[in-house]
Amino acid sequence: MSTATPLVAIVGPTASGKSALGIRVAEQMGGEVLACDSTQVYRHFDIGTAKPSSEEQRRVAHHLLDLVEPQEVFTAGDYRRRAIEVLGGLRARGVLPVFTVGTGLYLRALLEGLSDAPARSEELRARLRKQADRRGAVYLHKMLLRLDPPSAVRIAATDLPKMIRAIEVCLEAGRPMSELHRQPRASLEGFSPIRVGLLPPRAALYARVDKRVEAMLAAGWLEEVRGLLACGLDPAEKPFQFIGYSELRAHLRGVVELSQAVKSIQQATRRYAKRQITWFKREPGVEWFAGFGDDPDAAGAVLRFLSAQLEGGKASPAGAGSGV
RNA sequence: GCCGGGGUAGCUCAGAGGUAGAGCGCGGCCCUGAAAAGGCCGGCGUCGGCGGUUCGAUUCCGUCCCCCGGCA
Repeated sequence: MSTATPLVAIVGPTASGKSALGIRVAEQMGGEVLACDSTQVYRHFDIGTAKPSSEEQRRVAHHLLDLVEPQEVFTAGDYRRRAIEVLGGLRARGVLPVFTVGTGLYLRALLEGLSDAPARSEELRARLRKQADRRGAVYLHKMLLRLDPPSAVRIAATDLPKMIRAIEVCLEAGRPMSELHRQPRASLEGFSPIRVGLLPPRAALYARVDKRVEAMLAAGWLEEVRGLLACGLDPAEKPFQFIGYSELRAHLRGVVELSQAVKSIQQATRRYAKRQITWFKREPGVEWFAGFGDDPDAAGAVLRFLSAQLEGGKASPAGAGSGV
């Protein structure tokens, strides 16, 4: 009812050209870029996470990059809080927020909100993991079946992380997770999202993925990994599990040939892209474009679409809901 | 040319006289605080070609083609 500020979210699989498009949109429409990517929030992990270059960041202001150190845990809830903070600042300055979204969960957490569920408990998780090791994952599934039957039905007995989270919520909250999830969530207020999606043809996307992995290596990715390890960073830290970092670490340990590591990275990236596509297909209200974000035709089409949307929003404040 | 080994899914290969399987790949899907994580589902095939034996052959026999070793 009150005037909602528009917000642009560009979704799409890795290597589809979201960053380039985000910059272009921001430049032409008076915006700034907000990364929505679970890996780019980590400092020092730059090349492998395809973080926008410093040159790109000079062209347009970027937010929500480099938020935490590699030792820190960062969650969807953290993302939501940080993003809302940034959005407040942009709104005050009349700047259009342009999200480049690789991590669908983070976008959903921001726009739709999260349940009022307890945060992680590292101690409890450690204990549950130990029990799973000792007695098998099925043991946890039986526990979940007692605590929260509906969740136990939905979560496979082989899906350890989800079982652990569900048990954690039940125990910490003293109520079944499925019950908490039924409560209404606090969606983002004061903003009306416009979602555009990039969906290049699969074969072209995969070719781009393969090429980009090689380009990252040419840009010094291996040296980046070597440097991080030389700093004394524990190889067990989470960012070392990101695609590529684990494979390159294996290569540096002498376990695999570089060429083999590259193939593994390319394949893992392809699988990741596929999962992203599946997730984004489910995202409501996305206007899809078939090309890459750095392709002039696709970018032009997106820009035309966006200006029509923004104009429409201005022209009809009473709006008729404009078919969200 | 001869002697061996082999030609089965996109790849690596298992199998058996009743019409085919595994891993990987690939595809589809799920997801409410570590999501670049984790999980679920799917065989996608002239069993090298052609003949023969048989109720029935991809499996047995013959022949041809191709690949890999060795000897020439």
